[in-house]
Amino acid sequence: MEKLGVELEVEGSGNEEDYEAWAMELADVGAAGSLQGVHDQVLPTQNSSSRVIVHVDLDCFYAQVEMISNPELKDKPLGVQQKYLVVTCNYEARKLGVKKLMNVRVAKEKCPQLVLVNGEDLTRYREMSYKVTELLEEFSPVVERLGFDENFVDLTEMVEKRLQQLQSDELSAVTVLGHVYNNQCIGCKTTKCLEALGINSVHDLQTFSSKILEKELGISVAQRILKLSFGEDNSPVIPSGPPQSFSEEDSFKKCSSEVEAKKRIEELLASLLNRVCRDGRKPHTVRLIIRRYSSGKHHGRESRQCSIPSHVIQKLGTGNYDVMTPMVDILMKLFRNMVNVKMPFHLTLLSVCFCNLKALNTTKKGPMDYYLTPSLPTASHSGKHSFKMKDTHMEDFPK
DNA sequence: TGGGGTTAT
DNA sequence: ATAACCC
Repeated sequence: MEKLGVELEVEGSGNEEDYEAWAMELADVGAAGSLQGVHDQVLPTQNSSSRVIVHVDLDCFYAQVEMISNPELKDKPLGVQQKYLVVTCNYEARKLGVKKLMNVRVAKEKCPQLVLVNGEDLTRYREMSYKVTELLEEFSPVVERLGFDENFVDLTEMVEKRLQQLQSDELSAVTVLGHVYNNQCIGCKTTKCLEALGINSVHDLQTFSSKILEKELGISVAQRILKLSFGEDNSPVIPSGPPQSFSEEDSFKKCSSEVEAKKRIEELLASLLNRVCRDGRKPHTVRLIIRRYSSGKHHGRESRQCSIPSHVIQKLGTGNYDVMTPMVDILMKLFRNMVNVKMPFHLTLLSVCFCNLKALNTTKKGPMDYYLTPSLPTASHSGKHSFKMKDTHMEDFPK
């Protein structure tokens, strides 16, 4: 059946261990026989194939994290600034007319008392985001992340187990409240496509020739959105697990020299190496991404990637040994591969990405690996007991 | 329009 | 390597 969503409004209380307060709210959801959503639509409980999926959407997430960090901000209109944008803001600010992704100048005009904090460094948001996900994983390991502030939790098993424990007279008293997950927005490009075809409503879509729709959008997207238009979404909740890539980016008005590019790349790289070190896994691929000026396109990004030499990979976890120099070297080669530095250039963004993460310095995948490779912990259940991979084994594998 | 992420082609 | 999608 459909994805069933419950929107949880989660607020920080301003106290020390604030995500514990969130946990209490989440715990209520998990423990209750009924799921209390913000909308009151009764859903069928008889359907044996129905699933119970909770959608947890943290409101103005960055602003909440900032208010928790500094409670003095709590009763003020607060905006989180990245470059010259207010990327999100708290409710006080919204009341006064500030909107998400509003230009800072416009926001200040609307709301001169607006307090701004810089949110370009995502570290604390990322950390809090994973704390929330780890909490949810205590209810069910099947948690899918979407961005930093949304999680889908498949509670089907848990709910079935609880229903089985109930006596039949109690069972008849159980009702499940929630609302049907109903977000249709499709995506920008697809929307444009549909408009061009004269499709402006769900009804238009459902009565449109499916053959032509498949030709225009591709069979995959066409069939998907048609099903969605009937409220049918059988897509599974896919556990996200640890991230598949780490990246850091920086945008700016102008970067036009190789020396400046190198400096910026070094900064991005330094913080990335920290993150990679703390994760414990080893990236086997690096990518450099640029955006050129004038190519006014939103997706005018170009990238070059290469695999990381194995001797550099070894050094990655160990923290100190100079991995910067060889990595900068590699990245600058990628840079010159994309940008002709003998010609004038004008960049507005640089980004470095580590991906193709592997748990250890796995060789091919031989039968011996079973004996040589320490077994990985299965998903840790509690943040308190979470197990961080160490790379102490690296020394056991010379070269 | 930021600073991230994912999957599909 | 890029495009499209999500937040």
